[in-house]
Formats: sequence, C-alpha cells, structure tokens
Amino acid sequence: MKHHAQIFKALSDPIRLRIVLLLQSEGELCVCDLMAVLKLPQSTVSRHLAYLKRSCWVDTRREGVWMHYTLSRGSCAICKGLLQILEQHAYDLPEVASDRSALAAFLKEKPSGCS
Amino acid sequence: MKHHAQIFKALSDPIRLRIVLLLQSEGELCVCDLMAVLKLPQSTVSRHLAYLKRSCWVDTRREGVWMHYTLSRGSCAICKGLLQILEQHAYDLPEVASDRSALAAFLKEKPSGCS
DNA sequence: AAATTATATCCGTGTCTGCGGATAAATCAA
DNA sequence: TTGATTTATCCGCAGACACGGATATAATTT
Repeated sequence: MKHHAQIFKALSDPIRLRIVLLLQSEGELCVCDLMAVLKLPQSTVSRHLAYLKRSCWVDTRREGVWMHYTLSRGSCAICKGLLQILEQHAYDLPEVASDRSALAAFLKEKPSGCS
Repeated sequence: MKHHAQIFKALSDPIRLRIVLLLQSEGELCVCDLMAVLKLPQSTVSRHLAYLKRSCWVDTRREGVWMHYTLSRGSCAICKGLLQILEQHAYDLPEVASDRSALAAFLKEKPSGCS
C-alpha cells in the first residue's frame, strides 16, 4: 500500500510529471537534455530524477560521462497502466506540447557527441 | 499540468488510497464508516476527505447529520482511468482485502439509522 | 597528473502536509 | 432552547520535500 502511494507521489510534482512525459515520448534522455528543455538548474533536475529512480519510475544507463534515463520498463506493472492513462489524458496539455517541441529543437542542434 | 499533479498527489497518501479503494468497492460511505474501518480519529478522516474533495476525487451528499462521500463520477476523465488501473493492481493487496471485510462486518452490525 | 565535462550530493531555508486533541459548526430531537 | 450526534475546522508540532548555489564524485581528455 505504501509502495503504491509512493508511485503516485512520484507523479505529484509538475516537474516530475513533465520529465516522465518527456521520457515517454522520447525514450531516453540525459540530464543535460532535461536541463535545456525544462530550463531548470542541474541540481534541481538531478534531484527529481533521483526521486523518480527511488520510486521505481526510471532506470539509468551510464555511457561515459553521461547518465541516460529511461522509463523503467519491466518493473511495476501498475506504472505501465498509469503511463497509458497519462498518454491518453495529458498530451493535449499545452505545456506537454511545448516541452516536446522544445526537446525536438534542442536535440536537432545538439552536437552528436552526447547521444 | 499542476492540476494533473494534484490528482496524483491526492493518491500519494496510504490513508487516502485506502479511502478511495473503499469508496470504489462500496459506493457511498460516511465519515463514521471510515473511522470504524480505518481505526483513525475523526479529525484525521475528515481532513483526508477534505483533501480528496479539493482534488476533485470525491463528491459529498448531506443527509441530515450525515455527510456521504462518493467517488466523483462525472468529472475528471483521467480519474476514471486511474481508478481502473487501481482496480486491476491494488485489489490483491492484503490491506485492501482486510479493509473491505472490516467494512462489511461494520455495515452488517450498524443500526439502520445511518444508511 | 591536471583540466574538463557531466552528474550527484550537500546545505540552509521555506513551504507543505500529516498528526490528533480541542473546539466550532451543522443538524435533528425533545 | 437545550442537548445529543455528526462532521468540519483550528491549533501547535514534526517530518518530508522543494529550491538552487556550492561542493563532491565520476569519467574522459590532454
């Protein structure tokens, strides 16, 4: 029960919600991607990502200096269901659309070193 | 976005999660019902119910002295989806089952005055 | 080793929220 | 009106968490 509550708590912050939706549409992102899109300081982004990891929402993959974050597929069946609901009901929000286009613009100009 | 985050925040507390699941299985409950099942003081139960109401999760119906709470059907399409997910993934939790049987036992012995 | 880049963690501060006893408000009965 | 019942709100206290600059860690490059 506590575990389920924690899953919801992880989505109870607007920034974390934006991060989860960005990961859902893009697949894999590193901290610097999210800093650019969310326009937030690095410590803030890292802190929210750590929270999402503690709550079993994301997995990490290190590639050199970069830490790549993905939605943790494979664990937490309830998370998958919640993602479907989000997909249905959150993508029409203007903030989600602008985040996605900001991400696309950033990735286009990004040097290919950090893929 | 903030609104969606608030919807999740309402489910981020174990007690509120239990209340929502009880309302989902029983339909309509008053504060005294929940006090008996959750074994919590009245102020605690009322506070959580007020939080759920602020977050568009429940509606109220006054009947004399009693205030009846129901899951607010009709508003918040995303809430309905979340309830379906909960139904699929939370009912196998032991705490949910014991809450439901405790509620059934309480309602059976309850004087019919407060229906 | 030294410098650089990306990320994680630390720190003090402020806000939010939970708790539950105490009190207030609302409703009904006598 | 008085009293009883149910519910809502108030109150001080405690813990969790958000913030973001500063610092530490990790990996790569030179």
